[in-house]
Amino acid sequence: MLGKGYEPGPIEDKWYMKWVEEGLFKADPASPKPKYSIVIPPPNVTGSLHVGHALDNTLQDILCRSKRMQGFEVLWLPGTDHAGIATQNVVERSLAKEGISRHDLGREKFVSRVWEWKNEYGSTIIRQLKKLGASCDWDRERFTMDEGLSVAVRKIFVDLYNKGLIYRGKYLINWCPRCHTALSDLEVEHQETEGKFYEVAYKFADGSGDLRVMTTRPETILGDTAIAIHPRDEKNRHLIGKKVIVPIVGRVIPVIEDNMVDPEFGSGCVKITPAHDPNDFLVGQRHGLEQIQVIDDNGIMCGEASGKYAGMDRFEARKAIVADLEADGSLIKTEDIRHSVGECHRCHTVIEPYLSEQWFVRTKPLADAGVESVKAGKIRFVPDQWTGVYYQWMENIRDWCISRQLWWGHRIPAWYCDKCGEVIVDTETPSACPKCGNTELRQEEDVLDTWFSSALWPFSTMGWPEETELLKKFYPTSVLVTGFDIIFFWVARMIMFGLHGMKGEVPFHDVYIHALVRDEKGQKMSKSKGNVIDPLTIIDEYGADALRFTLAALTVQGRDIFLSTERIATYRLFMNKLWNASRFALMNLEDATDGMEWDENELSLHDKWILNRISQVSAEMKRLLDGYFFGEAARLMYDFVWGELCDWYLELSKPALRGEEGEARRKTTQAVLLAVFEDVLKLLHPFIPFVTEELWHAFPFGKEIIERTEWPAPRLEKIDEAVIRDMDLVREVIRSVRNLRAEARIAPQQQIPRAVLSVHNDEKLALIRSSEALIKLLTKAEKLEIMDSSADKPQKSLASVLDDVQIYLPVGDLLDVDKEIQRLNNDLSKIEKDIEKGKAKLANPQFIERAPEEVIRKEKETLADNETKRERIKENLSSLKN
RNA sequence: GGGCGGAUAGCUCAGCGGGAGAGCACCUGCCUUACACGCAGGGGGUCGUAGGUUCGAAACCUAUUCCGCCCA
Repeated sequence: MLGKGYEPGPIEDKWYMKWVEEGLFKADPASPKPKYSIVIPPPNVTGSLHVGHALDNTLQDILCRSKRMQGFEVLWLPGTDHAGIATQNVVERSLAKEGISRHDLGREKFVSRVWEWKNEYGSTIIRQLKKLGASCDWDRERFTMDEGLSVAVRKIFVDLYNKGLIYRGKYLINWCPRCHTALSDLEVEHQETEGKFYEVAYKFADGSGDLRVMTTRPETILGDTAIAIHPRDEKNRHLIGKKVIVPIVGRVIPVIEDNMVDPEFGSGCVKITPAHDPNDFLVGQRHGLEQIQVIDDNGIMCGEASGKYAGMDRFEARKAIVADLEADGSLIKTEDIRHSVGECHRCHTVIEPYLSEQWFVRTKPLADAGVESVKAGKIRFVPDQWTGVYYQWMENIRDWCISRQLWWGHRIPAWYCDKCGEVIVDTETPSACPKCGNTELRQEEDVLDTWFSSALWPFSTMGWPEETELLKKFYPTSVLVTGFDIIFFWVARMIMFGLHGMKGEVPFHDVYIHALVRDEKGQKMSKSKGNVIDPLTIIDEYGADALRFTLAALTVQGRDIFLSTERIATYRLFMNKLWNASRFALMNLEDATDGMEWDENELSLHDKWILNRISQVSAEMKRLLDGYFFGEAARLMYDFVWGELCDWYLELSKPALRGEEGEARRKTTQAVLLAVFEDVLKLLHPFIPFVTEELWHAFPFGKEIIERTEWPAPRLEKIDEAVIRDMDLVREVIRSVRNLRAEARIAPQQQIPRAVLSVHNDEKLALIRSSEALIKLLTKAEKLEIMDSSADKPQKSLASVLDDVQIYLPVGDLLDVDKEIQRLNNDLSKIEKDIEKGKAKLANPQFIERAPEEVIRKEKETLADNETKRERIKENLSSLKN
């Protein structure tokens, strides 16, 4: 027998071990069953589980578990990402504690230290996913630096290079002076920042005065090689062709024309620093300007041109230069300005545009194919609002800088021959230069952007470029579940590389994009704010099921999740409710057997009702899960179990289960109870696998692992709407009597001698007569009198009026006449308002003419019902006043 | 500057063309042999603002304000 309260702790580890032992999560490529596959968004190997992971993986787990029950061969492929910069940083920090830098170790030793670190700490997040209940096929766990994945990386790199889709060149890229590497455009975060806007005078070389330039970066003046003006700038065009002298530096530079300049902005004259500004770089290319580098890879002023500022930090140099400009009268004025400044997304150091040799992916052709596959419906975003976001980015995509000046990562498979200058790109290390035979080749030092290998994840993890059974069976994957923050970083790139590598086959059919999890105030969770909810702590305190159910229930398409421990505590109560409902059922099922059937003739109204309802719920759950409506699905189960099964069915079934209605009724009730609990546990299992598995095995039907059983089909082929309507009326009557009891302040456990009903409809009369026992049971009435509609109302009663049914609760001298009159008057004025509204509607000829017949009929019915109600309330009032 | 999302009960949110809903919080009464991690009952909202479409709008369209996010 179950314990009195639900305790998650002891059961979770037990069942998880059992599932693994049983091989429940294993995917068999040889299975004849239809496939369902998901690759996990690989968490950073340095990471530990945060609520975002918990949500992402809960949703994937719900899909996988329900699909297994629906007869699919499910592959959920897990793994981790080597996370270049992040992991290198972690290991560098631990080296720093020993007082050494990676340079002291050298590349080879450093990389082996990272591997040591990975082997020791890299499985933290995997263990945590298991605590959450994730049903991944752990035997197939992969890592983006695995040998197999490295082969895939080299293969696709060489392929793209040979097709001209990867190239190397000297360009201005985003450089993080702290991480000491190039970054892609996506890895730069733009922050609105308070800054200064300096107006600087550049004197004309011919001594004819000066022109004015606005800049936020005066330190780059040292690298200026031109002043640009828009060719149609009426005010300034006469200056084009003149020469100016760069302040401080004294270099003479030309005034040129270029369309890039916005003539409306500032003075209309723009200083051009091709080596330190992305726009200026382009202008410089167009005009063949010299690229003078004055800031180095550490953010330090450098080179001949930096003169006396050489060796200063870029921000110190800015101050010094401003002071010097001011001293020589070149600084005209300084304004405050809010402008957006690019920061490194990892360390928030201000990005320096930096001129250097890098490798790039020519993205345009790949992006075009990616857009095409979505337009053709081969890939679908859910919710579909993200499709537009995807298009917009893909259609304006820029080339992707993929080289990183790190040591931890996939080293670019390119070799340089220093004798003849040949560049060799190959999957295998070349032994000699194919052009000049030189055997002294130098491998490229740079590694690839981590996202380069992540982009191959859906097929590299399945063994590509080998044609494995796994790929044949499970590629393309069914769905990708992830957050919107990595649509560009990851989703778009997987689509591009998937289409390219897998010969036009998409990596996944659906992309389900879920929200970000925020704190209860809607703020992003962060360690510095101290508002982080740690899923492991939550699991310890409330259980993994409670966490999972909460996350699922709060998941609504297209909206962020505001999570708080209070909400988890609330859903934790639901686990207890389910536990106790099962406990109650089991107490009454001791002699029940699996597969026992109910006798159609012994089914009561509430039996039929709950069978109809569970059938509707089963069908609805299938629809909701197929449409990724996780929140609706979870809430449907919550409402059904708590609000219908527990509040009504279990209460109503008690007399039959006690044997008060005879053995046949008891047996039939047991059979219904079994059926309903069997379905409920199955439907809830994907959401809350642990508690449902534990409960499942306590029931007679619980012979094997719940997930090895079939997803419930509706119990009834056809829903009997009449049964549901009838039950609704009975519930309405019971609620009304309870309401009157509360009005009369009758204590809940106190029996009332009688309730009196007056029923004005023969069918309803029959229904109420046959449900008399139920009504008496739940209203604690000793007697239910059904009075002749022509008879006088019972004296000294509280009254309530439903459609066709009037309810009286004789309370004798307890009756507070004034209070009751007031209550009835309230009811009356409400009804009268409704009647007015209804009348006005029906008096409108256009309504009669244009509204559907069904609506008009309903409106008429409602009006008639309301009018009857009004009369009855009035009668009740007048009998009170006498 | 461009784009997206949100605004509904005190709080968090469902509903997205035909009678305003849930959970939490609040109030009242109850330990009624599944559950006080509970039961029963109750109060509370001109559905951001202004127009429009419609017989009918919280829902559809337009404008507008505020909040959040993404891109430049």
